Amino acid sequence: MDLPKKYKPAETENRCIEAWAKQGIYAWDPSRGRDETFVVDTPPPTVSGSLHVGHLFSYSHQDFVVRFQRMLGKNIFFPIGWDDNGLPTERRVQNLLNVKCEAHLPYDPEFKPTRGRKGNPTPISRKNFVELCDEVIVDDEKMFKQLWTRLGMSYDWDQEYATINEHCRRLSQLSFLELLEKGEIYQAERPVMWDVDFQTAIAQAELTEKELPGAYNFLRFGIEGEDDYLVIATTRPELLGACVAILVHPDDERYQDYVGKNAVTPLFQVPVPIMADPKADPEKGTGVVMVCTFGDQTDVEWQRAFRLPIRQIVGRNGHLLPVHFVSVEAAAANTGEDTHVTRMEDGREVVMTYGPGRTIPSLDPDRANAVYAALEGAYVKKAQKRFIALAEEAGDVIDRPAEPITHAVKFFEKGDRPLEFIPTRQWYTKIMDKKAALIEQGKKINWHPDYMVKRYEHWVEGLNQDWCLSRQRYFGVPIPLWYRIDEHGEVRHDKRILPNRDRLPIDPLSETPEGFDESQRDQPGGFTGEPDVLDTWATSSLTPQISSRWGTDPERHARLFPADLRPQGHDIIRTWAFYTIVKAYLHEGEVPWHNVVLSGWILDPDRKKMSKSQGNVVTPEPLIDQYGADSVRYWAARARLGVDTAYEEQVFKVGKKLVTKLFNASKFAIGRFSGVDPALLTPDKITEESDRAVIAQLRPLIKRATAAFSGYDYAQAMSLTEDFFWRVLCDNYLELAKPRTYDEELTEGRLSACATLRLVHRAVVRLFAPFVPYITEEVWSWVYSKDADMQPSIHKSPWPTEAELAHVPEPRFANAYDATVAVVEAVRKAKADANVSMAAPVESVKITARQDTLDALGTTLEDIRRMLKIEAATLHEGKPEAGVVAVETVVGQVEKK
RNA sequence: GGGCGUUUAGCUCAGCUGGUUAGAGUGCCACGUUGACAUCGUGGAGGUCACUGGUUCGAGUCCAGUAACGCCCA
Repeated sequence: MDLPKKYKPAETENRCIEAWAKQGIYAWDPSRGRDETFVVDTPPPTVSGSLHVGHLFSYSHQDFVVRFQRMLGKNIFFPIGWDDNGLPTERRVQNLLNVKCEAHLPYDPEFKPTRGRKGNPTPISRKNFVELCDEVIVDDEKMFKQLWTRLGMSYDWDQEYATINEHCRRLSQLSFLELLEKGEIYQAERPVMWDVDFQTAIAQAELTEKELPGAYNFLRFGIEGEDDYLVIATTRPELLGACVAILVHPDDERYQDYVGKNAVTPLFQVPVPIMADPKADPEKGTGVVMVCTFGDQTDVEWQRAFRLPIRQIVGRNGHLLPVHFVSVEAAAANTGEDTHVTRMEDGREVVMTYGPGRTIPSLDPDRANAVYAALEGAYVKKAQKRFIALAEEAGDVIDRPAEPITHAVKFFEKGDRPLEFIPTRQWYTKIMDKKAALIEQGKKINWHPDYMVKRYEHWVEGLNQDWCLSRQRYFGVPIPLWYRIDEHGEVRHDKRILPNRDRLPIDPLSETPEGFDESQRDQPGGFTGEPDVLDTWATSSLTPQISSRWGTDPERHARLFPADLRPQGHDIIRTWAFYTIVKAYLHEGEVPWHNVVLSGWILDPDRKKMSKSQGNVVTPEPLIDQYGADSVRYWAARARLGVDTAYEEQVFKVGKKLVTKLFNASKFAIGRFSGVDPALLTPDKITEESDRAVIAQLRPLIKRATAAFSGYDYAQAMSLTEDFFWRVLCDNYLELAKPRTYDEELTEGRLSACATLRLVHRAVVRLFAPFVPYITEEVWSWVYSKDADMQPSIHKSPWPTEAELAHVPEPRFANAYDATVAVVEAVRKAKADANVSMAAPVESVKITARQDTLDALGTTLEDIRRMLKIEAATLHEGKPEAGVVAVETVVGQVEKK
């Protein structure tokens, strides 16, 4: 057999990629039953995000498990998609093409963007913008597909999907309509977490907190009708105009006399009630807190609890809105027009007292309006500076110097500026009423590692709001409905027009509801389209159903849902895992999958998370170029599930070393037996004790690796295999068996060695196959691909079992292997101490050991002798001081160079 | 402040239900190329298993507490 001298990973990779695709070995077979099918629900990567080695890492983990299951004979359903829907794509288009979407602009069919153009972004219509998004993702997806293919991911590319494609839009809309019908989705107008740059609502899962410097400003509030004042501490003095109440702790003796009275805000002179509530922390600031609607989450809660008025002064862009201060009497007279009622999460109805007039009662409206004029239109941060300047100027407002502090400020995870709470109309999915049930669902799933279920449970327990579903964005799945417009031209949000389900997906902004004409759009008596799109998670949470084709192909859905496995990173338990569990529960009362495996993160060498913003990202392609895909996968396989791993390039080198060793050892092993007719190399020919001893070592390896892999512990499976390969096979057995394979005659000993080499090697290569699919496929193709009991591809061949070794008897002495290796090591040490080559001859070896060890050694001594070139080896009964043998070695006379 | 996780050789990490003298790789040192492999082989040095206390005949492993680091939530 003529085998290449050196291993060239790239050549093998290309050849395999082509062959695998041509033979369709990763294709799902729809004709096979559910019980023999292994269904995987992979989270589609965000294609517009930056690619880094972390991707290679966690996606490799899924592939290990899948390849193992495939070798167990399972019919694998392993789809992959691209998450292109949503903000990251919008942002990428904006940056790449320097455009911005302005929804009111008309569509320009001639518009052509230019890459990398400098200057102000070109405003374009929504339709043009979405078209650009659609174009950009095509390239991104191509790149990803190429990368996954090179990495050796065994996806079934026939199942490829993208979260913005027609099928996914249809399913997302179908899900929305079904849950709306079930009463699980509702619309409400109330304060919502709002990103002022993206100008969209966000959900709790997208929230992050940053520790930022701030300051307590101490402001004096007057007491109505008295010559007294209270000092409040606030980090957001610019919101004073929206102050609706003052709160103190009920047990705080300092302030008990004030409760029930009215305070008067400084500068604006607005009377506000002083109330008691245990949530007011006496330790914080002065123990007196002002409630502004809405500065933060507690303001939202207090507003609701005390039915306080809403005074919205922060606009959707984070700049202060125009408001008008009027006399207390005038304000009392016009409550009507500013008031409406909305339903909150807990089912209560709440009076919203703001409206077009935005009027606020003041004891001194002229002064209040003059002060506010200086703030109006400014971004909150700037308004804060101006306010403080005004307060300082006024003289009697600031009680004492500001006190710098560090506090947690809420941000949209993808945002750059702090969130605001803005009352807007949004769609919600009810989850607050299902916490207990959702925790139960989580417990029905096997989490690997199991402690990860705790993270899920804690997340669910900590939920404090329903899932805000709507986003004020462009590139997303449209919320599929319209509203009636009454004869006065008012949009009636309570009069919804739903599309027929067979029309989905629809875009209500460009399509007309049944029974209407396009000319009636936005006209009195006509209709208007819902302008919002769905949260991307509303689509991403459906990946199991997207692949199973829930709602469109019930038969297929029945055989693919729930899935067996969801692999993902532990950082997206609160998003991807959580929302997917929610949807499966809401639709079918089911769990979406039976197992979840959680990968850790890749950290940079300083143990920081790799991220683009930190500038510590390592790009994947050069690594594959340099080390080969198998080496990269080896690196991934070394990390256990759930454990974060520091990036260390050294490990790629180790992986490459393993691949090279696998190549060389395989070439050698196969070379030793390929001269013999394979029909002769049967288990019954394995007659030598050394050979049976190594097979006795292989049995527990197969057992343990299989058990580890079955429990999703691929890292353990590989480590065991690697250890056997290197230590047992290469370091010892190959050397021990080698002399016999060089017998000129086809002796029993040679036959036994050859049969053993074939049996052991054929098993070990398969044990490695899930991890290093290229080199193992290469080696497989040299001989085993033609074996009658195997398959042409190693990846479709059966996983090794102990049953394959059943026809080989156990060695006569259970300690034969250990005793043999003990002698070998001792003699090697003697050679090393004598500074001679391992191939140097040895004059004599005197082995002292207990009788049971000597019995075992008697059966392998000839192999040891030939392996180490020992002239005379003698066995003596005795008790070695340490270990199982004592060896006295006389190394032959060697001439010094 | 609460929860979860981590802490073992210079570095990166294994050590299953407690059981001889705690392992691997890497790095370091020495030696070695006439029958697979110098992108190599062989050998060596290198550890108070974070700390304190407890359970036990016996603890890296189990229990309690402490500390440092990381993540999540207030």
